[in-house]
Amino acid sequence: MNITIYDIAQKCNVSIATVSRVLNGSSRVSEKTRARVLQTMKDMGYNPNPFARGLGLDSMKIIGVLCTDVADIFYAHAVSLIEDALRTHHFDVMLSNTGNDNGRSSKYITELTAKHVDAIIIIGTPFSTEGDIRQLRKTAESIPVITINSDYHQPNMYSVVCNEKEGMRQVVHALAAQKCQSILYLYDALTYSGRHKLDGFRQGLRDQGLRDQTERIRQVPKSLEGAEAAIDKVIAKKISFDAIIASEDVLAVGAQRAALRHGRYVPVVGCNNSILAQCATPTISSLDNKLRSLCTAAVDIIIELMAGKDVPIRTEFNAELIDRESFKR
Amino acid sequence: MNITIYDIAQKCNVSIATVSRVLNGSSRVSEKTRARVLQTMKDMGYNPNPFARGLGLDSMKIIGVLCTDVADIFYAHAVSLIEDALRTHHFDVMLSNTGNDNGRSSKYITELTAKHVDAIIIIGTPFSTEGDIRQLRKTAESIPVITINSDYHQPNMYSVVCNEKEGMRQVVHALAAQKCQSILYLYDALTYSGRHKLDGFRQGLRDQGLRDQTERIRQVPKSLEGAEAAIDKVIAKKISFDAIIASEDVLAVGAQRAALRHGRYVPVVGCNNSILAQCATPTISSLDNKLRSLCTAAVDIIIELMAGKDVPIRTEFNAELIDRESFKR
DNA sequence: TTGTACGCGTTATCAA
DNA sequence: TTGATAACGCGTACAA
Repeated sequence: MNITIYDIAQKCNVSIATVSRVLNGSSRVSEKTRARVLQTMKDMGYNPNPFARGLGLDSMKIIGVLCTDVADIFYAHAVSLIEDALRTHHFDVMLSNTGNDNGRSSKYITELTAKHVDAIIIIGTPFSTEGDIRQLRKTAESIPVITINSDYHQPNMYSVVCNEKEGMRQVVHALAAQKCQSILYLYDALTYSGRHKLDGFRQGLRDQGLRDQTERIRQVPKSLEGAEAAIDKVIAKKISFDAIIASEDVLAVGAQRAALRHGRYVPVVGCNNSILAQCATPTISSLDNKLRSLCTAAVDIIIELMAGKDVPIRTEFNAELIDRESFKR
Repeated sequence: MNITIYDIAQKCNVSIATVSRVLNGSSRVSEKTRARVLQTMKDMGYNPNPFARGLGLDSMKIIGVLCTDVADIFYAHAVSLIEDALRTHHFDVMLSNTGNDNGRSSKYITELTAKHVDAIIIIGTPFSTEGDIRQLRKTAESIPVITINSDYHQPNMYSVVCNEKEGMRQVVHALAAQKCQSILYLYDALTYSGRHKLDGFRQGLRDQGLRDQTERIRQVPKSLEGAEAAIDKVIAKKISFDAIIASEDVLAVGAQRAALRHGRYVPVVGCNNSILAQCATPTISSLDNKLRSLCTAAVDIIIELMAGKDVPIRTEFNAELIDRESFKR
């Protein structure tokens, strides 16, 4: 069995209360006994039992982190950043991967709350159905819920987002400045982020007085093959284009490859600024959604909430276009 | 406050003991009361408090998963696979990212054990110093430690590996069959996996009666730029080569790009079979280390261990070369 | 400054 | 088949 405060107390000829006080620093303990207790704690290799502590405080300093797929390079990066930031505040991360079984995502939330995590960070948009969102709202009643790149507008939920709509608008402007008139737009899903990017794209077209053509906006599976097939199809249909924007780097890579295969050398812009964009030849420009800022902001919100401070219900960052080879014509 | 078994007991006019029995299924309870209890549990929205349960059982059905960097596509994929597998067995994942602060990695283990996780899965080689390994051994005395792609040979530790040495040997053979005689080898670190791959490379050379030339074996930073710089240097030094092997896909991508920039079109082979290899042009062949098998095996070991079964202390899989465009000459 | 005693929600061990 | 009750380890009013 493990060492408990009883063992320490006995060894030091004090009560468990004193040991507990030393443990929590706060209350006044004489310097002499404090030193003695701390020493024997080290000697005996004591560490507090989190279950017992959690039972009383109903907190185990664990944050639930929820996303659709940690294997995805974007989410993985986010999880990594969040974990690092939380660690500095002595919080642990309980990971929950919803996968894509939409409509039943609420069960992951339920499981997480059943574990009594102190707060939940949600990356992306795993929840979309009415039932899921109802469950989410209910969860938010008991613990803070921080969302990254989505916004459910519910009480006790805090949203951290990147203004990708505006970013995408500027991408269109930048392409237009290079005389691109017929921009192909590939996207995989209309999540919060996906919708805003598409909106920004359309807004950009309008700004430039360009027509918003449905045939140049195409939904594709989130994979290299999905994007390649889409480009093949567009070319087969003789739909003209002089630039490609993709809502995900992986799509941009696939699209560029297919275009080059057909001898079409056009500017390609992806999103998320992941390493995939740099692996392609030519390297692909990408709209950076400031993941690091988003993640540290999310963690900061949790820390401040725990400290009883007032925090903004919405925090917004700017996107930034990272210019690479593929951007030139 | 939350619903407890006391509430349920009161509502049903039974004792908490009975409720607890219903909860744990095992003991004999009359069918009538069982049904009644289950019903009221549903009605009142009861779910057991994991702290209290953990306090009694000293287990909260949480597995600690430890790796150097979840942001790395390889580890991210591993974590994802492990999480999925554990979830089906109702275990949760506590994530721990050591980063690269070598020599102090033991503190992550300490923190994890302090949280009383039921077992630890270690991916890769975050531990190398004597102190770290001593700590690891100590941890293994109290809970099972499963390592993926490393082997510390300690009691109560279970090792799951891929035979990348043999795989790499066969890569050399395959290249030799294409008349490649001067193979460049790039690696980033001599972890367990890194050592074995390098050993396999050398073994392959010997098999083929080729010389093992130090100048063609180069350590580089794990990045596109690192690999590119290395190739630039090799070419500047006029070291000849007719093929490139890299211990990581990302290095392979960078190396191929640099080589192509110099007009050198040679076969390139990476490792881990990640999406990076598919993003490059031409697509890069890669030695698949069977990550899925490794991860499910690791989880299976935990499950069987918990069930008191006897499990092998070492489980080994074969690597497999995935052939892509870059393999042809 | 220190000690006593209770509560936290479950599981497990006795009795009944 | 049930019920009463003692752990489990810690935090903390309240008392001294």
